[in-house]
Amino acid sequence: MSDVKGNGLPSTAVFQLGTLGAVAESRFARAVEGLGLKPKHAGLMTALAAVAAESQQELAARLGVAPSLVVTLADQLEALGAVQRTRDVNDRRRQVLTLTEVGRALLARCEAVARALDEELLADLTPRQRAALAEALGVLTGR
Amino acid sequence: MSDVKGNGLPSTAVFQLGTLGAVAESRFARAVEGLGLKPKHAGLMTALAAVAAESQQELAARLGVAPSLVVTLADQLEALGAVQRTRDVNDRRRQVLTLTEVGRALLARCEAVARALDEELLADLTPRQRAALAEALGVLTGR
DNA sequence: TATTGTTATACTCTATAACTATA
DNA sequence: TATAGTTATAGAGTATAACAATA
Repeated sequence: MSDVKGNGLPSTAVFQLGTLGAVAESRFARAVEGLGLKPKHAGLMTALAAVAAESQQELAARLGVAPSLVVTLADQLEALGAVQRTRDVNDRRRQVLTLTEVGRALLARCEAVARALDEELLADLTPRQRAALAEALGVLTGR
Repeated sequence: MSDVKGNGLPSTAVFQLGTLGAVAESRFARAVEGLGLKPKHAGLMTALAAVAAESQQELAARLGVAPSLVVTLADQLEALGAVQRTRDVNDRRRQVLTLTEVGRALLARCEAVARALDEELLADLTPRQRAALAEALGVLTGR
């Protein structure tokens, strides 16, 4: 009979979350690459879905990435028609980023893909375990 | 009152696991960099802790990375005295990788670091939620 | 002069391909 | 000829720093 907590690094949450996170990301990446997207694009669109970004720098701060990366991601999303850049009339230095209808549709497809992957990923869990996991993850991601 | 499952991509397990995994990895990386290690080094040592690798290629397959990456990681770990390369006497092409005492000590410190991070990371969870999370993660990582 | 967005550059990580030694 | 390890090279991804436009 083994200890509940187990022993060794692999029994820690950081290690397990790191491992599972890498698996989750790579599967998600493969699933959305047909849409011309990478996980970061989905992340940016998600951040934009709630509220349009007042500026790209504000968005960069929200996402915790370098402003130059937002430029690159926004360029690619704009090419897909998923986001729209419009100059702020009050401060013409600023680009207001807005999610377009095309962007919302893409994001919806990302969500569908993610729900399908959830089924695969969580297949070995009982309904009770799934609910408990969802609850814990919800707390940890602040929802 | 909101739906239990929530809506949108951020409510999926893949998205949440991906996000949390990235946070977990970067915190762990920062915490062990003083030891001269990166997360992959810890992963390699962990793989070696149970059983010594018959060959570097076998280990690469086990970890799901390119053989050349194992060379690099093993070089760095060997420089730290954490692993030992010994030629297989039956097949002198093969390098048998073994975790040294130094390596075991390093791995133990990684585990201590990870447990401390677990406390931080899971601080907002009730004991019941923690136990449920540990159970679910255990199933998902196959332990 | 300070700030926003952009562009240029560099660095990290990792994989693929070429090479050496052994089988 | 095939395989293990190594080395060389290349690509993706992202950050830092220089630059242009606007304030």
